[in-house]
Amino acid sequence: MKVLLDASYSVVDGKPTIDLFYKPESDIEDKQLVSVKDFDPYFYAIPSLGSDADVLIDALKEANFPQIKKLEKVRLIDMKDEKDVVKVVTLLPKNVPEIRDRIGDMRQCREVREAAIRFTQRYLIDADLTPMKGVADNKPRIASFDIETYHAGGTGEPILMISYADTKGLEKVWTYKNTSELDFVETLADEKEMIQRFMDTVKQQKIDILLTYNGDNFDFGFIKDRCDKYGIPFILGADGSQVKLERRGMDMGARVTGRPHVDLYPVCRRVFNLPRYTLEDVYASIFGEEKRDINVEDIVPFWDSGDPEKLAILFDYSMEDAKACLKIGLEVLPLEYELSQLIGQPMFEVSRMSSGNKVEWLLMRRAKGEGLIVPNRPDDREMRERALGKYEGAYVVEPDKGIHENILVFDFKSLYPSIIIAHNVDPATINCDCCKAEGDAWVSPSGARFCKKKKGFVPGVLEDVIKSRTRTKIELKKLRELNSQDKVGEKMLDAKQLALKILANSFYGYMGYARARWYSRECASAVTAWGRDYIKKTIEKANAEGMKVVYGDTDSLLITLPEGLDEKAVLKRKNEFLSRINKALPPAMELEFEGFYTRGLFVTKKRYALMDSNKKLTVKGLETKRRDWAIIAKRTQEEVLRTVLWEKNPEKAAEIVKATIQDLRDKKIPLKDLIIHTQLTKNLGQYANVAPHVYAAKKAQKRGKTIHAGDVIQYIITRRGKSISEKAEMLGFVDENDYDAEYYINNQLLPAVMRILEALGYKEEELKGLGRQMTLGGFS
DNA sequence: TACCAGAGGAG
DNA sequence: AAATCCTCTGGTA
Repeated sequence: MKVLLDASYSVVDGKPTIDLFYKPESDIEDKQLVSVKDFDPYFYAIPSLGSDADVLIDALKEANFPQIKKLEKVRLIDMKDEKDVVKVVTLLPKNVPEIRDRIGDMRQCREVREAAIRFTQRYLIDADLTPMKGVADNKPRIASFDIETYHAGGTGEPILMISYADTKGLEKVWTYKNTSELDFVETLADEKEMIQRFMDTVKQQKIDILLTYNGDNFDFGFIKDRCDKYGIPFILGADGSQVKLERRGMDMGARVTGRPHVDLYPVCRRVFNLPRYTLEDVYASIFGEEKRDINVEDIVPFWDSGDPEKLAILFDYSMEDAKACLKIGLEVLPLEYELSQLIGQPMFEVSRMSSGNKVEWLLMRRAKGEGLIVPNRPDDREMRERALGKYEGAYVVEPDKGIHENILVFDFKSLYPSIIIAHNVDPATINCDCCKAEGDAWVSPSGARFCKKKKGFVPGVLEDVIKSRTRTKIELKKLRELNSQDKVGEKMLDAKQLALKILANSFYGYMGYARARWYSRECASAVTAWGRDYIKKTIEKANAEGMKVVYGDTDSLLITLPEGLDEKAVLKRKNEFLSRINKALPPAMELEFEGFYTRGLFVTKKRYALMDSNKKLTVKGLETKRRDWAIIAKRTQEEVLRTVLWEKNPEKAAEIVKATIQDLRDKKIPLKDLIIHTQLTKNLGQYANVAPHVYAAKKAQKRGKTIHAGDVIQYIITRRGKSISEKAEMLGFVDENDYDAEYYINNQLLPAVMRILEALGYKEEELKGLGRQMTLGGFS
């Protein structure tokens, strides 16, 4: 089956034309272009209350807009009401923004709808076309590239080399100065020829998907500037078109027509949870091996030296970058393929889409199928008003602090999605006219009423997503049980169920999101109200059965049973509890058994650790899990947790801490274990308080380092300065051993480990006093 | 010492 | 540019 990779439109002979780019089944053929000329742009005009569709049509005819091709009366459903609206068909896509406001302002028109949907995206919905469908059996030809540039602080500096790797096995570094003998390096006459070679190769290799790492904000723009300098077009499009650099909010997006460009940097930021997102960090976290890296400051001197060995290092590094980018792409693309299919939009858009927009595009596509008219996005005033409307969220149980043994963990399976489905929570069916009598509607603890007679649109779509995920998981399980060699098939199914899970979990947040078309604070607040209700009632039942709820958060319950039960009795109690709870729940909802833990330590809400019988440690919220704490504190805290939870040996834990304190004082700890990662969430000038990471970044900026909002600052606390902020220095400006041992002892190590030891009844002085007093023989 | 801004995690 | 709940640090008055 051929795969729809991308869509675009152009105006040919004054007529809008949709171009569809397909990858054919054969790998040796280039893309197929299908042009569609019979689709016209349109939007809807809703008649005023005192008016109707016919009157509005007459008024529109009277107004005689030259842009209008056709006016049609169509019957559609607008939230609760079915009504006649006017479909305004225009000659060209640009006509829509030209006339929508003027029509919306007409006396006979209440408002216009669906007038801010891009023409190509509109077409994919209306034609019911699904990008990336069939990709499991017809793999795209993927290429990645990366550039190295001459950066000595000047402007208009050149590209030194372009590295390239594709799934056909071609690996190249193109340059124009080479004394090395590396076989993958090809030397061109000059920079312009090098760029030309790159563009030609993408075309010759018939590449379907282009990958970069931060290409949106760096590589594409840089190459474009160099092309402009040489007066050559930057052509990469499958239709021979130039790369389009688009503004997307704060950032840029580099669009390549027909060969979707996926920038893996924003994708990885969404998919992985890491302290930093450099190519090297992401590579190491996925593949568990270090990728060769180079000091960026070496690039210019190495290049200028002309030394064969130094140039070879640059080429090697550059080649590794392109290869790593391709390898990461092969890992994360399956999820993007599936999201693209599910949402029904091209990969260029989907790979850059927020979760809110993902849900919205799915809803918009389904709305078309069900004859619904899409609500508008709120204007700024409306949006701000919505954002002010706060509502109550989840319930968190105050933990019974300290150590507990034999902990059973239960949680509600997809709590919020299941509530939305079970109680038909929908912005259109809320407070419906058909369920006014008592007992006719689902009534949430927040007081909102939801229709029992007609399934709502939003819960309907969500139910389909959940059902699809259930089917996918069954398929995946079957495939795995067959012990098949179809690892690609497994990967695609796993990506599919994950894509469906991501989407399902976004529905609740979407309804409470101020920019949402299907916004409903009442719905979002009804969902959390039911959530609190279900968890609290479950806690009551557990207590009534003689079990003790040690902790719980939103949808989970951590309980202990009375002491002295054998394994069989525990199992029996567990199953009885589950079936009793589930019998009382609506069919869409389910309480599940998550697992059994031999021991657990509870510090505060959202901060605890569990240990299972396989010695597997699960930590939540504690410093170990946070990127804004130094490794030395995190690692020691984890060691303490293991020692306390597994070996039940607090004295040994204390010894570990004391040894680490000594190592810090003796300057035996390497700098890399002392780095603190903190993100700059705004520009340096916008901070009210100068926190350590801000101060460190400011100093680094003064010394010539480029700093942006969004950067993750890596810093060390040194001995130079008075306040902690003054002592903070970015990595790269600190020598080994140039750290403030007392800071790391008192503000990093001790707080992290004392959190644990204090929960066991130890005092900080006992640790500092080298433990003579530490006589507790375990814990009780 | 009390309070605030800011960050990052849980679910 | 999905929601709220929650803890904790370092700066500031």
